[in-house]
Amino acid sequence: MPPEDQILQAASRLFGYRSLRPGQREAIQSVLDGHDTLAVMPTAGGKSAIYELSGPLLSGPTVVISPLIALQRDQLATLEAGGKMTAVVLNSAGTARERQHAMDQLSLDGRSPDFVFLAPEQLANGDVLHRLGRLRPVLLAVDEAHLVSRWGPDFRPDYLRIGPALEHLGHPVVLAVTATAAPPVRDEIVRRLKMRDPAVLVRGFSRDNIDLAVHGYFTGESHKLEVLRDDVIEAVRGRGHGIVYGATHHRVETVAANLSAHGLRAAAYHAGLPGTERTQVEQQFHGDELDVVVATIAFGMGIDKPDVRWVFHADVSGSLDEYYQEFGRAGRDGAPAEAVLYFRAEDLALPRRYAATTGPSRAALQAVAATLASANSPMTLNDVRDRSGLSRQRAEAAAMALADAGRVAIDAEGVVTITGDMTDAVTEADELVRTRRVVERARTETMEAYAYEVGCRWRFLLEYFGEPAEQRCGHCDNDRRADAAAGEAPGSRSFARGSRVRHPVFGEGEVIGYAGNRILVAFDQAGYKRLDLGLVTEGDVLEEVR
DNA sequence: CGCACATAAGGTATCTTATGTGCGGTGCCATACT
Repeated sequence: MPPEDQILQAASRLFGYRSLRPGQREAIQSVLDGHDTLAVMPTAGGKSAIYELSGPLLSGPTVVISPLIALQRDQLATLEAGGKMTAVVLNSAGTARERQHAMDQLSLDGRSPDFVFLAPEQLANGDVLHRLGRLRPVLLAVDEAHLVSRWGPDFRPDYLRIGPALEHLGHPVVLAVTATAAPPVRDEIVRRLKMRDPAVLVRGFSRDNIDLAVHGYFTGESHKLEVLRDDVIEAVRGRGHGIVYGATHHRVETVAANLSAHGLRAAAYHAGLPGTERTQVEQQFHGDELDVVVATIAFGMGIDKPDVRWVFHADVSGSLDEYYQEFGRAGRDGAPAEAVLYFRAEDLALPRRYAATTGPSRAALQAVAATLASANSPMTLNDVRDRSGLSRQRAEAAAMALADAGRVAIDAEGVVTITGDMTDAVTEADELVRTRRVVERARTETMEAYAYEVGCRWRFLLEYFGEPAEQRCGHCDNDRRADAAAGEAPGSRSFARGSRVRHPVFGEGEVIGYAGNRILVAFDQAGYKRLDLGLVTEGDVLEEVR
């Protein structure tokens, strides 16, 4: 039997899948051939199917690193629904008894679970690591693998433990899957996960049903929010429900309240809310009981509603990768959808600040280096944390940075050994951290460049992700503007940029430009206004002033 | 990084300009309490 049929048969037998998408099939084949594999698949969906099938076909247990307990639960439920596979989740969510039961499952003689789901933090537990090692997993799957690069260097340093843990697990095949990763991020995933001669499979980033636009002519913050509010109301009435992304808790609360006050079913969502409330919002959104969720980046992973019709960004994302992932939650059903960025240059301050402070501070590096140097023998990360007086997060991030600089080694059990010259270790590590900050800053500039892009936005995006693109997509604001300018009937757009116009209500002003089907005018008295081009020209509302 | 806000200074307006301070996103886990 050809291996491809073998894959399909397993898919059908184990999970009831009728068919596989090409990307899934290739990735599974790559893993079965024994290659470490990085699968970057924005559109295919069913990324989890790749490891769900690969593990059983390799005839052994699979360890899955998954960032959120909620995701682990979902994946467990999917597997158990099939009825053919056994799976265990290992996290801090349940009772001590439940956890003990899960641990016992790992050690049952001859009856290993097919899948073990855990967050990277679990790898810091020696007992867990030991039992995982005894499982002799055939596959280590890292879900949402871009987080290795995104969260590893500071927010969740345990993401950097995955690579060192491999040896302990007996070097299973490594499979990393993610929906977004620009080429530099791919390289970092490969390096951090110690992937050997990896197969990197990248599937199409293009989403033909999503229309892109940037609105960027605002007199100030409040003006931007007014325009956004009006657009949301129009979008809800005309097209359906959507998501507004905002940069801060406060922003999200304000916008949600404003939309509610205008009669929409709107809810705020961010990590500062109680868990019960967050769950409720998720359920209401999925149950079509909300028109709009106004959220920070906390709203994302695991949100898989197919008929989100639009995603509006009240603030810029930290990078184009993040922006792509966020707006990509629109139109998963393939029906027309819309992604609009409401851009003010000032909004870049926040991502820039995050970029400028990412990674451990020099003081933290100093504290950890001093702690290590003062000990006569290797010490564990826990000892480092306690003796340096730093938080677990800071102590670990600093230790990992010293390891990046090649001055210490951290093994799977968290034992830190000095391996290099410590005299300039802090300076060297700090230098690497600073380099990283420069890279992070450059990532914010990709977002900025997208906002200011005057050519085809999809082409810009696709080229950023290293994918060949058509010159024009025909479904972004810039292409539409170019089409309108080239093919317009005489008189349908009679106002050149910079020309003076008069409006019966707003008075005289200057034409700034066009965005989508709107004309943007800076009125001398009334300020910036965006007017519907159709209405303005058909009704002769605007007239040119000579 | 840069905005919003508070306070201080300058010099006599009850008000502008300068300077200082706080603040802002993601989630594991363990531990100590009701």
